Amino acid sequence: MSGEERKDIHNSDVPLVCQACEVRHQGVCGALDPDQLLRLSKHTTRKVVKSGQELHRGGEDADRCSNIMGGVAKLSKLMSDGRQQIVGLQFAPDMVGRTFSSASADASAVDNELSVEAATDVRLCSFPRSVIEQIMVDVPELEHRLHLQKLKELDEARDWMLTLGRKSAMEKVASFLYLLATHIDPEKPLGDGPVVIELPMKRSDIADFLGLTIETISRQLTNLRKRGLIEIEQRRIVTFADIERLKAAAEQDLSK
Amino acid sequence: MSGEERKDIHNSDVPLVCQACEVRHQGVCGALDPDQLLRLSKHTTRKVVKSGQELHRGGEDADRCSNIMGGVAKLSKLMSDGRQQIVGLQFAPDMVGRTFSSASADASAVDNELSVEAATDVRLCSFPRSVIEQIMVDVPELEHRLHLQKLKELDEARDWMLTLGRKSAMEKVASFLYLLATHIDPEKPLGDGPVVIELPMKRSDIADFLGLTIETISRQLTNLRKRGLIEIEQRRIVTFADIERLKAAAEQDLSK
DNA sequence: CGGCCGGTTGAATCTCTTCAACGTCCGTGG
DNA sequence: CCACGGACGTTGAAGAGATTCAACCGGCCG
Repeated sequence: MSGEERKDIHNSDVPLVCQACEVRHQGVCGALDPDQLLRLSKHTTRKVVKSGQELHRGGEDADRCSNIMGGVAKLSKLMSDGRQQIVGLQFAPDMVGRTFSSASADASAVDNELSVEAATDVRLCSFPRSVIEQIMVDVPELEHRLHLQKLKELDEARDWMLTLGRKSAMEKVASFLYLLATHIDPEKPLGDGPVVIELPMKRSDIADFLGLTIETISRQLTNLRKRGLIEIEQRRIVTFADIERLKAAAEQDLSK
Repeated sequence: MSGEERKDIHNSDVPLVCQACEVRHQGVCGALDPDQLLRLSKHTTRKVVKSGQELHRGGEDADRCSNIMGGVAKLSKLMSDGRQQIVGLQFAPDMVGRTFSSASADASAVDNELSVEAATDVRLCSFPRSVIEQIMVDVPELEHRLHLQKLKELDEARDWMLTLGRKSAMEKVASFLYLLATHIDPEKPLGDGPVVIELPMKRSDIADFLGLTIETISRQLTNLRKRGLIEIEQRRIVTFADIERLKAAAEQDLSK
């Protein structure tokens, strides 16, 4: 078989945009060989979505998917009376966008549409859904990668259900901080030294993520601060001396 | 190509257990041709798990997956101090079991293991995980089906996060009843006549699903009863005169 | 400068939980 | 046959935790 050989020959044909891509081997693109990367990259645009903007604005920009190359995106559900719940955060190198138009065609109880918004400024590599779906038909490994990503999201969603349903306000806030510490910078292996993170969203977003109010978020942050678990600078920069103590606070209410 | 022809020849070779299977064309098995069904069915055992039992008991029975042929299974997460959250219900023809050992090998913040338990008596078609994973390598369509099912579960999980995070106790209970009405009997198209369902679980399970206490469940059920939205017989049989009113109660607090 | 946005803090209120008592169903054993 | 015990469910009263409402602070931009 000359498959191996062919790949080598074409290696130099990796599209320039992809060669420069930091997350190329981590995201779903890791499943693609140079030919397929080229095929995808022909329909690819890079862009930066400013914090607060929707990732895929309605109209011509619907039916697109994107790989996140940097920043944080939030997925949220909105009720008719304005109540909101953030149901997930996405970090690099996740892919966002509805492949296989999941749920939309589905006539079940799933009725609240999901909106995807930039929590921080987000760098994207965006392409039409139809292209990625077509490549998936030819490259099962691509669907497999996407499948694995969705399994991870499902596990995370279920973990968060435990937080939403069964944890106290303080545990929720600690869980949120712990989540960020373990996801924002996927590179760092989280040594036991102090950890510094920048909160990627404002209090109202945190409240919508935790199923609480902004006042409760504020109070619990000062609560954690007074207990010496965290330090806060400029309202957005949070430092943990000991991440294990934070993890403990996320799992049992210290006030008891 | 004689592929079409060959399929026809082998049609009569559909394994007997599969021929008798009510959900054969709906579940993941719908992706398999007779040869593949045979390959899978060689490792297949049918069984009934009594209500309250774990679906895949530890030890020799780990590393198995099952198609649900009837009944309701509950997925739940347990905290070290005993607090519990049910993170999903599975109905026929869903498949349960961890394909690709999702999350377990993953060193991220996902740390609470998922347990799968029969809520009612559950009829299963069970097989080793390794077999289904091997067939998936050969039949991308099988992985595609599983992928779609997981996308549906993800949507349902996120919908439920909205319920857990942002709804009042009464809305939660109404949401639960509405969920059952739309899932327990997947056949019936839900005409606008009265709907009768049997609650597949006891109050403490409902509480763990909704992130409430059993007392609150009880109170809200009587609350809904006194408002004329539901009737309750024998503590388990619930009748809705008008399912649309129930849906409305699930989305806005009537007490306001 | 003035207004607005994001954030913090306090006091009152409300929803849900906790604790406790009681009711019902059902299988077991005297 | 009926008394007993245990699992499950309901109801009431008291209490805790989060929300609501309101005041206030600081930074930023027109």
